[in-house]
Formats: sequence, C-alpha cells, structure tokens
Amino acid sequence: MEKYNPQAIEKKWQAVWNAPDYYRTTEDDSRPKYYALEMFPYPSGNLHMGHVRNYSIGDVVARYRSMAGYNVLHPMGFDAFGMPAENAAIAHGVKPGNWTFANIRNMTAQQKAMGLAYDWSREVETCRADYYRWTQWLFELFYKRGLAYKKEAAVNWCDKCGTVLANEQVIDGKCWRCDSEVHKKNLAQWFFKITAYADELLADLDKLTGWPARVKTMQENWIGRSEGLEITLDAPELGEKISVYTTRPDTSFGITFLALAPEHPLVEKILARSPKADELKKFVDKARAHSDIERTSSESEKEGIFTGFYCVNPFNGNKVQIWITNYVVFEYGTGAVMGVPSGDQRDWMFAKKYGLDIILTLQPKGTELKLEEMDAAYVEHAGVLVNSGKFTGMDFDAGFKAIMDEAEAQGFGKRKVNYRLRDWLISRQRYWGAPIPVIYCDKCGEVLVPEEQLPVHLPDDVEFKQGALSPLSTSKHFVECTCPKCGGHAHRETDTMDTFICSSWYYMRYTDPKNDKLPFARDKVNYWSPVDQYIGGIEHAILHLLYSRFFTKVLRDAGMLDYDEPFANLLTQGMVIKDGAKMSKSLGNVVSPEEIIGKYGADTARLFILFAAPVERDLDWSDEGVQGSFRFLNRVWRILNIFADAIKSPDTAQVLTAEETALRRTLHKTIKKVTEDVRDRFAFNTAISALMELVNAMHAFQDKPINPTLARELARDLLLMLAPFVPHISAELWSQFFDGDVHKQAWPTFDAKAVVEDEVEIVVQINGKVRDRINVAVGLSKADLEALAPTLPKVQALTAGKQIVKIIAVPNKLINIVVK
RNA sequence: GCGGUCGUGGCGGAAUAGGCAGACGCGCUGCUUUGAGGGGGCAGUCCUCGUUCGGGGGUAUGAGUUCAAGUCUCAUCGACCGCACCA
Repeated sequence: MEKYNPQAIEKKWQAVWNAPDYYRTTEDDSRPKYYALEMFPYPSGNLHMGHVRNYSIGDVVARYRSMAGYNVLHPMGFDAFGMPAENAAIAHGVKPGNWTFANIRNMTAQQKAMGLAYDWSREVETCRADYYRWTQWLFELFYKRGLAYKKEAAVNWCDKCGTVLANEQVIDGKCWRCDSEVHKKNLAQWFFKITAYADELLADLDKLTGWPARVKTMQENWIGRSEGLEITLDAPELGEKISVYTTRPDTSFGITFLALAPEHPLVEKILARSPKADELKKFVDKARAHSDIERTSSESEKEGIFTGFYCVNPFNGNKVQIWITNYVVFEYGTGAVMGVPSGDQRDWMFAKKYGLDIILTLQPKGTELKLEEMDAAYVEHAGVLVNSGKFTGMDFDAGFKAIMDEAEAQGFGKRKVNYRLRDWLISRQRYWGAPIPVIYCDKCGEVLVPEEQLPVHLPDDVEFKQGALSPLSTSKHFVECTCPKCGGHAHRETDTMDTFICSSWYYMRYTDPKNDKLPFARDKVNYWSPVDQYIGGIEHAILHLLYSRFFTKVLRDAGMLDYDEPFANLLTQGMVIKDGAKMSKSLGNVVSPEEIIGKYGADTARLFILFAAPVERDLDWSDEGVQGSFRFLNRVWRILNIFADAIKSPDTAQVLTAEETALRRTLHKTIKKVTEDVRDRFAFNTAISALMELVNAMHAFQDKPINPTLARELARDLLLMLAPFVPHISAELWSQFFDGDVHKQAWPTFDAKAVVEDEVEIVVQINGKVRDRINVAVGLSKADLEALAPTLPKVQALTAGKQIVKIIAVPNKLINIVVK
C-alpha cells in the first residue's frame, strides 16, 4: 500500500485544475445559476489563516453547488489600491504598482496551492487601468445624477495616513487603519450623497432574509433614522429665528433653555453683540478645541454658558434662555437643541447644574409627579400631558400627534425625518487610488473629464513623502491640462478616490470582466446577480456592505441593472484565534498557512479549519487538532486501500449480511445529513463529523470480507462527499477506482429505502426519567405504544403499588409514564 | 446607558420542531501490533456512590411553564460584539 503523500497528490491535481478552461464559467448554460463569492483580499503579501478560512468555506459552497447541478460563478480578484503600497514606496522607494503586483503574484500562488476552484479568467485587479477606468466612469455617473459633489466641511483627518476619512472609517475617534487619533480639519472635499438613499437602505434591510440579524441591526443603527418635529423659535433681540429638532414634541411646553453647538452660525452673531463676549469666546474656543473623542463621549461633563439672550417658546410664549454648550453635535439636526429638563436626562442634569427652571409636561397615568421629589427626568414614552395648555390631559400618543399638528398649522413647526448617516466622503489625499476624473478650469470651473478620455491614468513622476498632501500634485505633467469645454488653462483634481469605491462594484465586474464598452453588460450582471452566497468577515458589516448596497441602488436607478440588493445571502465567518487572541505579529501567535500546507498539505489545512468550529464562530487554532485532521485523511486513504480489491471485484449475487445492511444504512444516513448540513446550514463541522463516523463504521470491515457492490458504493459516495472539503485526496482516490473526474460528478442522493430501519429503539421514561429502552417496529402507533408500556416487566416492577396517571407516547421516540 | 449575541466535560464543540445531554475530534488512560522520524489498531474517558448489574446528580445561578427544558418565560450573574451626549 502506498503511503498518503499529500505534497505529490496536490501538485498533480493542481496542475490539472490550472488548465485554462477547467473552471471557466459561461452564461450559456441550462442549469440554474449560482454565484458564490468571498470578499476579495487586499494584496498585503501573504495569505493569513483568516483568508484560508474564508476561501475554504467559499470553496465548499462553490464545489458543492457545482456537483448539485448549478452553473456556478466563483471568481477571485484583488482590492489592490490602498495605503500599504504607498507606505512601501515611502519606506523603500519601491513603486506602489511593482510592490502590489509582486504581492498579487505571491498570493495567487498561495491560493492555487489551496486547491480553490476559481475561474481565474475573470480575475479583477482594481489598480489596473482597465478596471479603474470604470471606477472613474461610475464616479461620473454619480456626478451626473447629482450624487457626487464637492463641499468645504470639517472633515476627519488622520495625520499618520495623511488623508481624510469617511465617518464609517473612524472607529471610536480613531483611524480604522492605523488606530491613530483623528481630528477635524476644514477642507473642500468630494462626497457621495448616500443620504439620498438612507430611507431605502433602511427599508430594504427587511428584504435581506439571508443576512445575519446582527449585521442588519448594525446597519440600522448606523443609518439611525428618527422621526420628529423641527420647531422655529424667535429670538427678537438678535433679530433671528432658531430652529431645533426634537423627537419629543410632546414635551414642547417644558422648554426652559436652548442649547447651541459651539459651531452654530448664530454664535458669531451673539459674540458680536454680547457685552460679555470675551467670556463667551473663551468658552467657545475651549469647546471647539476638544477632540472628537472627548466630545462624543457620554461620560464627558456637560458644560455650557448663558449668552444673556433669549428666544420665545412659540407654544406658550415663555422666555427661553439661549446657552452655548459643549455637548450639542453641530452636524446632526440643526445644531441647536431645545432643553426640556423634565423629559430628558441630559437636560435634567444640565438644568440642575446651572439652576435652570424645570417644567413638568408628562407624568405616568394615575400618578402625580412632584418636581421636588424627582431625582431624574421622566423619560417614558407614555403617560398624560400636564402644564401643556390645551393639550393638558391628553395621553402621550394623542398629545404627541396633536402638538405636531398644532405646530404645522401655526407655521412654526414641521414634521421631519433625520438620519445619523452622513454623506460619504470619498476624496483621499493619496497616490495609490483611482484619480478623481475632474478638471478645474479657470473659466468654466468644475468639469468632468470626457468619457472617451477615461481613464485618467496615474502618473509615474510623483514624489512620495510621509504626510505630504496629495502626491499627484507633485506631478507637473498630471496637474496641468486644458479645459475639455473651452480649451483654456485648467488643472486636474489631485485627490484619488476612497478604495471602498473600487470594492463597491467589483462583484458586478466579475460578471463581465473584459467589457471595454461599459463597466458590465446589463444582461450579464442580471444573469448572475444577486450574489447567492457572500462570505466574509463581520468587520465589513457597515463599511463595504453598506456602500455596495448604495451602489447597487444607484446603478439600478441609472438603468444598468434590475435588482435591488447585491447580496442575497451573507455569511459572516468568525476570526481565527490562537491562545485566546486574534493571530497577530505583535503577539507572536501567527501560524502561517504556507507552513501548514507544506507540512500536512492543503487538504488537511482545509479540513481542520472547517471542522474545528462552526463557520460563524471564532475558531481556536490547535496544532493537535490539525494532526487529527491529517490522521483522518490517512484513515480514509487506508480503508479505501484495504477495500481496493473488493471495489475492483465484479458484483456478486450474494445478499448483504445484516452487518453490511447496517453499514449501508449508515452510508445513506450520512448522505442525507451531509447534504442537509452543507446545503441548508453551512454546518461543515457536523458534516465532517458525520463523514468521520462513516469512516469509523467502515473500519469495522477492515479485517473481514465486504460485498463488492457495497464496497464500491461506499467508496464512490464517500469520495463524492469529501470532494468539496478535501478536493485533492478525493480526486486522487477517485482516479484509482473510478472513471472521470470526481469534481464533475453529480452529488450523491440518499436511498430513502436504505435509511429506513425495521426496528427503532424507544426510550421508556417514568416521570421523565429514562428507565428502559425497548425495540419496536418502526412506526408503531401512539395507541399501540400506550398499550404496550404498562406490560413491560421493568415498568411493572417500578410502578408496582403506584397509580399510572397518564401515558404519553411519541412514535419512534419515547414513552413517558406519569405515576403517583 | 441603548441594542444584540452567548454561557454545555480537561479543551474545540454536538444535540436541526420541547423528547436518550456530551456526537465527532483533541487530550488523557489501558491493551495490542518488531511500528522503531510526532506510526497503526482496539477499548475506556461528565461527576459521584456501589464489584459487574445498578442508583443519585449534572448544561452559569434562582424561579416558572410542561408528562418532558441545554432548548420556552422571567429575574440575577458573567462574557463578547455593535452603537453611544443624535436631542
């Protein structure tokens, strides 16, 4: 018997699979389509275990679907623009392109060494001109649809990366990439108007029945829709009107102060008029200087200063003090907030701290609240209105609505929907990205580069310096240009696009990767889309997954495709952990995939990673566990070699022995379970454990003869089921016993007759405790079981002298006898 | 603070529609095979009392629903994740 030699086998079969047409997929196919997709990687240099896990899961899905009769699209590519390439250029003087392509070559070789079933002819690399040409084209499409605009704003700036960041890329006030603190900077920047789709992005989450609730909740929170009322208050001394936004219009009669953000435009006017301007200015400067972290932390002390000016509550004519505070967020709502201490805990604390008036406007039904006895605001959305003019006595819901109606009727208020979601800041002051295809003409202003002139190529003659602004501005030949409209003097935009734009449409490009007339043809994208199964890490729950949904909706509205959501089903895999922490260089707990594949082979690496944990959960790396997986493959190899003679023998007329019949039953039960686990639940760990049980059962025949027909059936179906998980060893053993290619065979179906047993073990319980097990004919009726139970000797012994109150029988499962 | 997920052997985990808790694997123990480079096969392995048979207990804790609860309900404790002064 030859030894299992994974290195030799894997090389041999990878050579077969690397033939140009082996995995080529076309639309011209009568089978139903299935689009399996893993999030494409950033070409950092080497695959890590997270990649291995991601691709192993995707490969099982793709290979299984292909065997199960689908026309499967399973592509791979690289998210190839981004900072690390540029940092390599700064640190080592390597050209970002050279660095990137070398990494892509290396990682592609590693992916091929994993035996993944990709259609490489569809590979997409976002840093290539034939791809970013269409990224630029799509920018122009957004621009023409009024969804791309430039504006000056206080934006998030990361010093270390030397660029701005989108809100989604700021995590706890820190840069998502380098973890350094982000601060605000006023810059003129390009934005995508994602807020125009806020409502649909929120509403369509309901359509995503194949997404984890967790991800949908995160997106829901991020979009942060709220309904409320915008109220305008007169400030006669200032000759101004101030708008505030509230989600609690029912408390409007309780306004006792008005809080302005330090950035609010009215602050300048107040400073100009106030006798205590110096004092106010000191406060405003201090508040503005605070970092985002300090300002958005709910633990920060709420501070404010009275301006000396008043406005008027339009509901009851009350005089309301105008304060400048450090806790109102300028970017949300109107940047000004009405203060109702009785109904909002922050306002309550603020009022207590500065001794402001408190007016009660709502109290629970049947209870009378007394301000002097309260030590917190009453914040429930229920109760009865008090001190609210003609609305007093109404219950919460009626009062809420009536007050909004009143405000709208009187013209000082308007119902309004607000979102936490802000527009997507897409400019980056970096080199290694798709240039924004805009030209600024001295005469015509902002002009799009004409479509036929795309792509705007990245120039070579740039200087890289740490923290320098927009490297593209150092290229003379890039910056200077003529206006496409008037031919006059002009210069190019020197910012590039956020790489998340590149990755917002790559899965569409896979459907038509060579198209040089359009980003993709409508019929092709419609044929393959939506992605049937998308697989990746939870870290993209908001960023990439929200942006991609936005892109899909915009392109649908532009008539380029005909569906609403890009990813029908989403699987978020867990992390790979070792010694209780995520693998990382700094912790020194990294296990390199190359090392494992070199030692045990790709099949073992794949098998371990799929077996060790359910796909959604974090996976604890275990060197011993890897050995266990290797052991299992050796066991498969050995038992099929032991069966080899039988497998190759002709059929005999002999009927199966009882033991053989039982083994065949195990086989068909396994087929049923593995099929359901893989198809319906992505429960690869339990599918593999079922295969292990089957192989264990086969080992009972290692020393005795086995019926050739059965041996053949076992070998066949076992290899077919193993094929998606461990493609190399399956292909090799298949070629030793059977014709054709295991990966082009149909997935096995179970024989319903073989699964049926004549007898089944029934558990007999007395008062819920197992007291006996009996074998009865399968399907024995409830009535028969109930009649049978009291006659059992063991039951009679244990129930002697007691009264049987009730007998519950569940056919094929159990009997429970209740006694007193 | 708000929202979510989850607590099962020494470890990773299983129990899919409320019906035998601990499948499968790791580790460990014993037996076996001249296998002798991290080899293979078989058996045992939740705790506890009892010689085998068997009895009792057991899924974070406490209550509840039910003939029956790891699974459902409520409370408590703990872990992790997301959002977080959004008015």
